[in-house]
Amino acid sequence: MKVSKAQVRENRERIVSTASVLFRERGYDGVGVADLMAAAGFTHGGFYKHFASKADLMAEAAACSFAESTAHAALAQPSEFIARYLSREHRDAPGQGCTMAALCTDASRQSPEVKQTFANGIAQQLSALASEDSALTEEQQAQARAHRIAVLAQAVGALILARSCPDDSPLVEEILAVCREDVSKKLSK
Amino acid sequence: MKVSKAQVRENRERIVSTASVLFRERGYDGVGVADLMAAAGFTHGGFYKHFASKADLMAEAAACSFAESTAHAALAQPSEFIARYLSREHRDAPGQGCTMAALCTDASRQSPEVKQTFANGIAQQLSALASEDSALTEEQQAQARAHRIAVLAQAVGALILARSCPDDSPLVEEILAVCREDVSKKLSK
DNA sequence: TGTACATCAGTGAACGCGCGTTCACTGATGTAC
DNA sequence: TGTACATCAGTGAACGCGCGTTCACTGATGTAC
Repeated sequence: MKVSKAQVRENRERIVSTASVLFRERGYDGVGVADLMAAAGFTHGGFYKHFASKADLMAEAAACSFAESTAHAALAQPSEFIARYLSREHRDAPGQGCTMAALCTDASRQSPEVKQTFANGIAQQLSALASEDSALTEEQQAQARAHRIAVLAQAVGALILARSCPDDSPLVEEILAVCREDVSKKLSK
Repeated sequence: MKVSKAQVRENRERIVSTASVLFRERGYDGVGVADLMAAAGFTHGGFYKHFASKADLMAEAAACSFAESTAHAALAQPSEFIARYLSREHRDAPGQGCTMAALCTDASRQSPEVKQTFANGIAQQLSALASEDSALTEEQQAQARAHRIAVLAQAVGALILARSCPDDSPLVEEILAVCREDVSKKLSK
């Protein structure tokens, strides 16, 4: 049953991307190695031919989904980004959405290695949100970065608060709408 | 080994308050019924004399810690509240801190019953943050509430982002400091 | 280019372990007379 | 008030189950000649 090198690489990528979705949906503790391998189309035994441990995959899956969403963020206008980020659709589909909102709390209980992946991801995300206006003084750049941090924190916080309420709670729409507007105001300044 | 009614009540309260700390520290999946009962000074078998299930206790423990922090929030000035909320100490001691920051993501993966407890807790917290200025028009009240939602989202988001970074990451202090300042500006407006 | 053999990704059974929950039992408390 | 008995919070062993991880095995791929 040996498999070609190209196939191996492809299979490994499928495991990582499957994991990145399932972890975001159900949390690190909510997805077993066997679940995950089955979802990727394999039996569980082969897992350790690709990864040293489940914790290793957590870090790699996070890095993968951070890279993905960084790419999205860099392409979009800030206002579009926020409208999509604080949408009902995003709240309802954590598996396809922001890694920070889905897994930051889980990550905070993991090893320093996993947490470092999150620090890197946050740093990446902050860079991706930066506009390319290069003619800024140092102070202006610092202000712009502070601004992005504040916006990111508010967006992440709003999303996780909205997710913690029942689907039919009026708070879901209220939190999302209020923060959409508040962040928009902030962005237009 | 039967125990007096007063003792039963006291024991039950000890289990709930122990759980509210441990859940915030390690997450719902990170604390077993046996762990929890041992931490409260009991053997695990007695658990089901007090609660129908672990999920029942999750809801009750959350309600308990929401009530506690609502009391704190109502007493403090907004500026004090934020300084404490976005402090390094709070980041480092989730077990004594905000239930939303510690458990919202965990809650979002739980049953509607648990999530309803969170919706109630968020609503409580928003009320507790309100100042008692009664001479406001309806529109002013709506604005004040929107303002509180935006502040809460940003504070929660900043805290969980800071917690997801390794203890020695410069991002920890940066995120907390930036959002402390940004929220303070918002409050003084 | 053709053949013989080593490699190693994937399989599926098995490992020990801890989980949430159940249960027969204990014995002090609370109640009925 | 005193006695006999039912109650039930707490104990600790046991339940089935799923977890992360290991391992002997398979057989197509990749390599050495």
